[in-house]
Amino acid sequence: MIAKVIVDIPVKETDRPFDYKIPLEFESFIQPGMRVLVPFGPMKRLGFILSIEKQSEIKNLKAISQVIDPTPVLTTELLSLGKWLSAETLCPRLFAFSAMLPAVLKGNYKKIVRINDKESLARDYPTLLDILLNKPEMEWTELLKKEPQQSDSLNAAMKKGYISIIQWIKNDRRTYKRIRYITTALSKDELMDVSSKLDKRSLKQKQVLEYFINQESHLKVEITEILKRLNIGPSSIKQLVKKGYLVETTEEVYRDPYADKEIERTTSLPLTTTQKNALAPIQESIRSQTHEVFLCHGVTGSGKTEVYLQAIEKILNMGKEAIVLVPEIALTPQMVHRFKGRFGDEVAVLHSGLSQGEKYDEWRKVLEGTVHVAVGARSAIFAPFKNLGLIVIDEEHETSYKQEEQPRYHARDVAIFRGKYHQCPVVLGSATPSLESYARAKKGVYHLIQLLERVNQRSLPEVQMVDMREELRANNHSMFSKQLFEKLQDRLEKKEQSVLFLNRRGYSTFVMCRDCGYVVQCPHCDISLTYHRKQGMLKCHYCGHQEPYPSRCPECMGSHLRYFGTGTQRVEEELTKVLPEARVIRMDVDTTQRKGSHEKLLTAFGEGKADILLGTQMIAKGLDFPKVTLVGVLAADAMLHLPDFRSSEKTFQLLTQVSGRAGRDKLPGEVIIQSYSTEHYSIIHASNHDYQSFYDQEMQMRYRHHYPPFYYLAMITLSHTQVTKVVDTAEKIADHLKKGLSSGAQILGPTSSAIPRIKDRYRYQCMVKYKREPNLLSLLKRIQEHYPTGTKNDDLKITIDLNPFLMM
DNA sequence: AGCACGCCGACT
DNA sequence: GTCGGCGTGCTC
Repeated sequence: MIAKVIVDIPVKETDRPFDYKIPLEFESFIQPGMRVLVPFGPMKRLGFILSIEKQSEIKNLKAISQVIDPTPVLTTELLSLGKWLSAETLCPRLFAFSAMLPAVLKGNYKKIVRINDKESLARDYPTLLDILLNKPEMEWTELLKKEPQQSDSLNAAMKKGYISIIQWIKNDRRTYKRIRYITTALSKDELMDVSSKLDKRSLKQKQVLEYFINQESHLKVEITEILKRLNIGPSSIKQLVKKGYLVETTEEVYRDPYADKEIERTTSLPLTTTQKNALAPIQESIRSQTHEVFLCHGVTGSGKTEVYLQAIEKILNMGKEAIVLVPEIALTPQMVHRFKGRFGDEVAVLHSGLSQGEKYDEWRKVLEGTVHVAVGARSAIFAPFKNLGLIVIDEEHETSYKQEEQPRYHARDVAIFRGKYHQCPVVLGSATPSLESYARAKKGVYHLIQLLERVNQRSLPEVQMVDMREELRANNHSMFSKQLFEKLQDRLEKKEQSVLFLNRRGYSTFVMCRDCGYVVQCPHCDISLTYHRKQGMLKCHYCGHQEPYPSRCPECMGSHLRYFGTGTQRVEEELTKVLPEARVIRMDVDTTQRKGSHEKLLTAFGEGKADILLGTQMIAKGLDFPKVTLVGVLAADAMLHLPDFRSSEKTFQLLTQVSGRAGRDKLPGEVIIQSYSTEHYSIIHASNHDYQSFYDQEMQMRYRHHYPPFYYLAMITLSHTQVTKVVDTAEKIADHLKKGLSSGAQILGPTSSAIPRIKDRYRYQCMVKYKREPNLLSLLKRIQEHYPTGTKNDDLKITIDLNPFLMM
């Protein structure tokens, strides 16, 4: 028997199956989708079994050395999904597989020193031996770094053969949480007998026996429980176990990140007529087991989630499974509670806040079939269910569903692949659907479902626009307009809460010299440095470079340096100046770095411990605070002028979403949008809650400029340390494209990227706009093969992104 | 990725 | 004349 194996080396040269003999002892249980250890050249590597065959074309096959998994970690479906994904996104198949699995299952390769001849080593290089014995699994390069004075001895010992370097694969980093229990086979009388025979000094042991005598029955007890109860160390129990009076057992458990949270169970809410009408076609698709994509356009507060929940309920009753995707930032405790509350232990939650072990356990619950619903961010789309009945993608327009590294996939495309495979519906939900999806729905490719009224007839908040140019003319130079300031004051008096939203992108705090206009740039990237007040440092957000805030301008040596832009920190400062009595919670990358701090801040705000919540993107989504009656957007047009054809769409989506945060409960909400471009259609339509008009106008723009959804895009980005090399290659590639594609395709560029240099590498890009190019994938693949790209710093790098979301 | 093979420069 | 640089090429 032969196995076709993809070997764990993520370069295109090895991105093909290799054949291996299956040793007799593995034949009975080996299956596709299992990971194996195989010899590859001089090394041993992990690999994924694609298939098992009778024979092979290749002679002199090597044999699989080890089978790692007792059961497959990739289902047949996921194996073929991996093949499709690597073909569609032009990435090695290994990357596709890795994206589907939790991080703990990835191979961990190390080179370590093995001692061959301990005696000689002890004689000739005793200090070296000491070090090696102390740190037996130390990585070889690490060892050289930490013990540079030993490098001579190391080399000499190596030459003499006392030691050698071997490759070490921690092929299984799976960790299991185990609970240790203590129990006893003895009866109470026997225990008392034992206790009386113990040495007088064994007080602690007697205590332990006492504890068991007083137990109701011979139940097993958690060891930590006993230690805590009796306030003793583990040694006395160990003694008793050793003597055979007590028995220790261990049991493997899932780590449950939500174990210590009490979540109240909920039941289905009665649906409004609109909700019922929305649910009906989805249920029909479920019932008839046909694949269909639904676009559920529901305004904020229209009760989309309840529709999802009841569709899932139906799935569970049929014994099937469901995946629910939510954007990472919307994966708030509030959202999780809703699903846990309805389905309890049926739900696995997968998001970046979990530890590696926790993620593995949640994933394992899916694989082992102990849960039937997976709620998670983008990568949860790969949840290894075998009997999928429904996939929901909430906030469908979110750009975080597109992965920006290999494999550059969009969760929506994967969802549709899986939906077709399982013949089940895919539901895309949004208050502000992406133009691509809405256009498809209008064409009838997707089934459009509308939920255009809020439940309980609550009205959408009133939105007021403020032209900041007029504020300037009225001599108001603060970042708060008169209207916003007055309303903030008003809420403060009424003891109601406000949310202030700052879109920091495009508005970071850069440092400029007021004498000569010099802006402090990163020495490695063509981008200005961002000022971090707390540390008094300037940092580059692309390469991590940092330097102290200069006292003089590096250009003209003038001393009039000043930081510009409106970071959240600056808003906070100004807020405390103008409204000193207001209690402010600031939420941005700086204040939410630590695990759990995100949740803590939100809980504090929810409990009314602050009057104003000030934050970036992350506060725009999914928050539901009844006492918030005012939402202020400080700079609505901040990202309108980014070099991205989706900037209007993003602005519209963000404004709509932020506005939805106001007036979630009985109190009516108000929204103030400050902007320098009040006449821009995305801002006007957002303030009128008018998706349709925005869609129509934006579609005209996309049509005129040949952008999606009228055209598809493919972006090729090259980078190299030398400009000439990049430009040359980019031009050659553009030529290839022009020759290989039809006249209907447009090739733009090569031009320098929006950020022309990152980490000392120059960046050029080519964009292809096309409608139908059946040859595009194979042409791009040939280009990829033709221009060797290495991983060393001075190698050329080519990235190909189909349907890019990041235009830089 | 990691290693061998292989073809050109400064040295015992 | 050799040791060693790292440029291609292969790994079932």
